[in-house]
Amino acid sequence: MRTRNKEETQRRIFDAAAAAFADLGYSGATLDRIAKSAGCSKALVIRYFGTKQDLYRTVLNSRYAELSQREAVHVVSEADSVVDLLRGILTDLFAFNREHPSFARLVSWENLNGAEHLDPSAARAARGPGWTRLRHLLEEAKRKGMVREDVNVARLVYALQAITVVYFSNRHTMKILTGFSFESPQTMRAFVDFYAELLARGIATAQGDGT
Amino acid sequence: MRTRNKEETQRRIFDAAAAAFADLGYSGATLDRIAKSAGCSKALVIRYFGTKQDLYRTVLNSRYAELSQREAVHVVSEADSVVDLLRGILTDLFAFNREHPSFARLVSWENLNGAEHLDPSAARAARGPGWTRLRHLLEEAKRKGMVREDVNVARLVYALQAITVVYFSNRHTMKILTGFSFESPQTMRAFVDFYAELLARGIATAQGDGT
DNA sequence: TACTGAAGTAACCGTTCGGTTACTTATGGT
DNA sequence: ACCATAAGTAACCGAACGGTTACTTCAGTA
Repeated sequence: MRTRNKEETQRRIFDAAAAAFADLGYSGATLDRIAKSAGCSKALVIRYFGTKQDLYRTVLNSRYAELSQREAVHVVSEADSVVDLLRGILTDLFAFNREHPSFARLVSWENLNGAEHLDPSAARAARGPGWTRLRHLLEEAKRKGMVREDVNVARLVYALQAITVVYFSNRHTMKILTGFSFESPQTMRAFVDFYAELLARGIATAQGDGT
Repeated sequence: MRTRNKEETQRRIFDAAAAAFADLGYSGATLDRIAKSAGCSKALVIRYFGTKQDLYRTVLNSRYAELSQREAVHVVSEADSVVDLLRGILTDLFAFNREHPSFARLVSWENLNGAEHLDPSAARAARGPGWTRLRHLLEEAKRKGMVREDVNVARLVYALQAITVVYFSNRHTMKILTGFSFESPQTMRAFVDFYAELLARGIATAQGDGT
């Protein structure tokens, strides 16, 4: 038995649970396996995190909370053009997914299960302050006649998320479909730059070019 | 008990299994449930299809075979502008997913499993004739200086697929994130139109506007 | 050093899982 | 009519599931 340390043990359990849920999904992961992987007994897992559903919810929403904190960086960073902000957001989304490979898998599992475990408020928080920054820049650009009127934040965020999500959770089928290699950092960076510019040009009016 | 009919019963079992696996995934679906849904005993399921894994593989391969037979989906023959072709492809992708709701779910599960059951040649066939049409239009537009040089078919197809895939397989999280409703056909059409135009503008040079 | 509260576990419970066995029942050829 | 064969099932099995209970072991402290 290890030296007794509640927080350390809880962290081990949490990490083991996150990995197991990401790997095997909710039904596939088992408390026995999580406990064994965390190096403790199953009873301890339940004592610290409640039922299996509670544990799953904790893992999921914690990851979303991390994501929202990450996006908050953009409050400080002062992108003063739409394309810069888009590239910044995309870069962060990609970086987060790269640092947390299990996140995209959790989201996939969650969607397959109807997102029944996802805490809406926690997930909504992932819109975060970066969105308000985007909204301001967007409306300012609209006022100047640089961005089309039918463009709104939600549609833009959908595109940003779609490009990111598919990159990390559909890479196997996408590799077959497009021939892309999704492994190298260069590919990732080229992706971000290309689609940031594509989106910026895509939402621009004839006068403004989005840059 | 129904009138005895082996093939009919096997078909019922297959359909029940396909639905169950699409709904609940491999671990989530159970033989008991499949048998009950098929209106027969669990022993019969196993007698006709072997183990649970055998049954899963049978369902999966059969579905992909269906898909490869429907490769004509992407044919958009008489579009003579990039934006029309993009809109046509998007429309077809959306229609296909709408007609086969379980397809996106199976693809999600395949990606979670590393696409180990996916037959690459069958999937690649889904590029189909629409892609060569897209490639021709794209290179023609490039020659006229209407489309940027760093744009290629794969990157465009990636965007098209991303917008579609996320719409059908990540709608729960996306609804929370963007507030969109993904149910109504109007929403779907607005999606298609908006992103077709966004992409067309996004890949255009300053001279050409993609239309 | 003896006590105490918290950290941690072994063993168990009822249920359900995938899979098997022994059995019953319908059908078609003679 | 009869019966061999195939269609189909009820009941069961060991294992594993999520979760509980009763118990042990450590660390701080008065």
